Amino acid sequence: MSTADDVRRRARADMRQAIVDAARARLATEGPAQLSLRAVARDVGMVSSAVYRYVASRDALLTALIVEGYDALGAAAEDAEAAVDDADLRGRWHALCLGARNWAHQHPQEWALLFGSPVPGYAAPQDTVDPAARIPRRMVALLHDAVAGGVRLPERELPAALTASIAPVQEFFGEELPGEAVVRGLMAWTQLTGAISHELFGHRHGAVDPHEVFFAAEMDRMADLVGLP
Amino acid sequence: MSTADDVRRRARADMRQAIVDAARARLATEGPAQLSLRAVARDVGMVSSAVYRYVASRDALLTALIVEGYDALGAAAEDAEAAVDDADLRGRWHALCLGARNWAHQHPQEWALLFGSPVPGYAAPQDTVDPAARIPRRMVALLHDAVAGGVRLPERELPAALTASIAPVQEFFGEELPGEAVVRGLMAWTQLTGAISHELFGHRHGAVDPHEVFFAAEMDRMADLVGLP
DNA sequence: CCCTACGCAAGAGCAGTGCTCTCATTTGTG
DNA sequence: CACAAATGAGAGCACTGCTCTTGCGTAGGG
Repeated sequence: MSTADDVRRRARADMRQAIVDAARARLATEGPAQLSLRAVARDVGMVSSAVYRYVASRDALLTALIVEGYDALGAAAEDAEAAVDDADLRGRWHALCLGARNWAHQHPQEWALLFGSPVPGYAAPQDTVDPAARIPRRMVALLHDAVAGGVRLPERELPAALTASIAPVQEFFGEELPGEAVVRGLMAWTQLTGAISHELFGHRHGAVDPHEVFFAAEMDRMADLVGLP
Repeated sequence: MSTADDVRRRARADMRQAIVDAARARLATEGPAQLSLRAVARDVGMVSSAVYRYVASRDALLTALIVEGYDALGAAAEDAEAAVDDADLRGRWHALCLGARNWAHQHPQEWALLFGSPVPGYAAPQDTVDPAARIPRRMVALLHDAVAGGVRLPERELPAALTASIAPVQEFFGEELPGEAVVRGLMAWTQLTGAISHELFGHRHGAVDPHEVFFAAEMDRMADLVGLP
């Protein structure tokens, strides 16, 4: 009610944010599994039991990092795409993908937190689905722009079961895209995260080198697949 | 030297295997991060310090599970493929991919161990690279059979940098496949693992349902991409 | 046949973890 | 000023990975 209440609430939020920030800082050097609540407590000059006033549990802390991580990743990719001429669809596509990859390489542990093995109790709260969809949403917007520009996206008669299976994502984005384009768009999103994870998690060690040129080629072929000119 | 030495060595190996088996059994219900060496020690009726006679560390135990996991996954996929008529290239492709997916759904925690965030040390020992390549190797064999059957795999002039970047994998498999086919094959392997991880880690929750029909469609398009008839 | 040496398992112990509880202190308001 | 809520500290529990020391049983050599 009073402004003092606001001040209090603000201070609380600031303290909580300081804790989350300290946790993210630690995440730069150690993996999610190593992240210790007691250590971040020491970093912010508190005793472990005190941070429980601001964060319900270690998992809650990780969840907060996940939400912020998705947001940071999405913002980085969007910024990269925004730097390209709107009419250059393929250029935007590459910028978006490379923006995501660059962010991932700069924040490998955060990427692992987002796309690695889910944390034990991970019951993907609703808070995460929207920030997690930022890049896919940009992909959809790109396809939308392509259609508006006269590009014919790939079409194909789909089995009813397949059409039904992608109904949720069709509804989520509320775009009028051909089913085949949706299928390929989802594949592109999968390829993007899969490629970055393979790079970061070492699955391409001894197979591809240097990684970046292959990644670009990969995303170029996905651009072909989704029908970008 | 003596047979007694052999007996001893055998007993040692058996004991070690019992420990690894117990660990894998635990992995069926709890995630890799939760796997506690003390708990598996209790499972095999030992005290924690005793298992250190057989396993150097918790990480070593996880590494053993990783190697066996890659092997089990590869065997499952290969068995599925072997059940299909040799001449049915696309059928073999689908069987291989679905075999991998089925194994993953039956052993989600082991999949997370293989393709989720790498364990802290991330020092992928040489022991893992060969079993890890089982499925990719089958994919290469499939493409080889296609060529032998008169199929023309996709070809394309590649930039020198791209050709150079895939040189390691070209050499590893020692097959005479066109560069473009290698690029697309690597993409297919990435798509396969990415799709399964997205399913298991919940990244397709609320986007695709049911998952299986979409997965099949996805792998079908990858078969198109690599040039299977 | 005894005695030694070795492999093995057990126990105690260290440093660390997540989390809960109680207690004191601070802080802002009636 | 007094009261009450919010806050931080400390102790403590059960657990972890890992090390070190101790006792035990068996196999091999003298």
